[in-house]
Amino acid sequence: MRRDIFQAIADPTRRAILALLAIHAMTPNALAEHFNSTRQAVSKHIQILAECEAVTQTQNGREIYYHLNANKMKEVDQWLDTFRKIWEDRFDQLDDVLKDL
Amino acid sequence: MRRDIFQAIADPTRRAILALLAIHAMTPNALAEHFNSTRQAVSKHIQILAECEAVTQTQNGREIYYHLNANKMKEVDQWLDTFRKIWEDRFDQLDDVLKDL
DNA sequence: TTTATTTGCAACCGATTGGTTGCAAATATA
DNA sequence: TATATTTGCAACCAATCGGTTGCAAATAAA
Repeated sequence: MRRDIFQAIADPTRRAILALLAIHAMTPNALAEHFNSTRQAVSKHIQILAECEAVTQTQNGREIYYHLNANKMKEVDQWLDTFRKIWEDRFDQLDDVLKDL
Repeated sequence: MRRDIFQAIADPTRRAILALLAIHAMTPNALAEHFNSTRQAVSKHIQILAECEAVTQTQNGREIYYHLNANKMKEVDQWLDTFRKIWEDRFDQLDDVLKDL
């Protein structure tokens, strides 16, 4: 079961979980309240996010707080670099057009 | 069959196709030569990329050239904004630590 | 015209996905 | 101690995924 961040963010529920954890760390129960599916379904999503290190956990008694690992998101950011170069090139081409006006 | 860019980039073969098309437009046959799977498998990936508008096509006789739509990648870039703010905050915190040294 | 090339589409297949229910373990509360 | 809460894990299920082969249509080349 090879997990990577790209597979993790493919699911909209998991992206929503990451967005919620960006605000503050939460327990699985607290997270599950934001969705229509069962706690166990949400827990599965959390597990997938944990497997690819997109979230970390700290235990406090019987409660487990899940934290966003924002650094993992940088992997996606780095992957975008290839395409960012193209945006910039396109922008340069637009400059070429504009300077002749 | 709702397709979005996040589902499209979840597969490593599709990410490789996007990287190849970032260099220059290619036909399905030319793309397929870069992979171990069949042309039809690669064609299916192309179709998924086309459905979410990550690639566009131009026909030239019986050949179809697929082009990267780099603008679509910006959607991922925009999604990252939420987390980029956190990187910056962390960076600010690091600054706070460093200024006391 | 006949033959070869390029492509898309359909059918099929095993593995994975995202969901469910049920249950056991650990911790907190009455 | 007895009960309630929080959580993870396992089993199961229908749908989707990523791959295959086979085939037909369109275009190019002999």
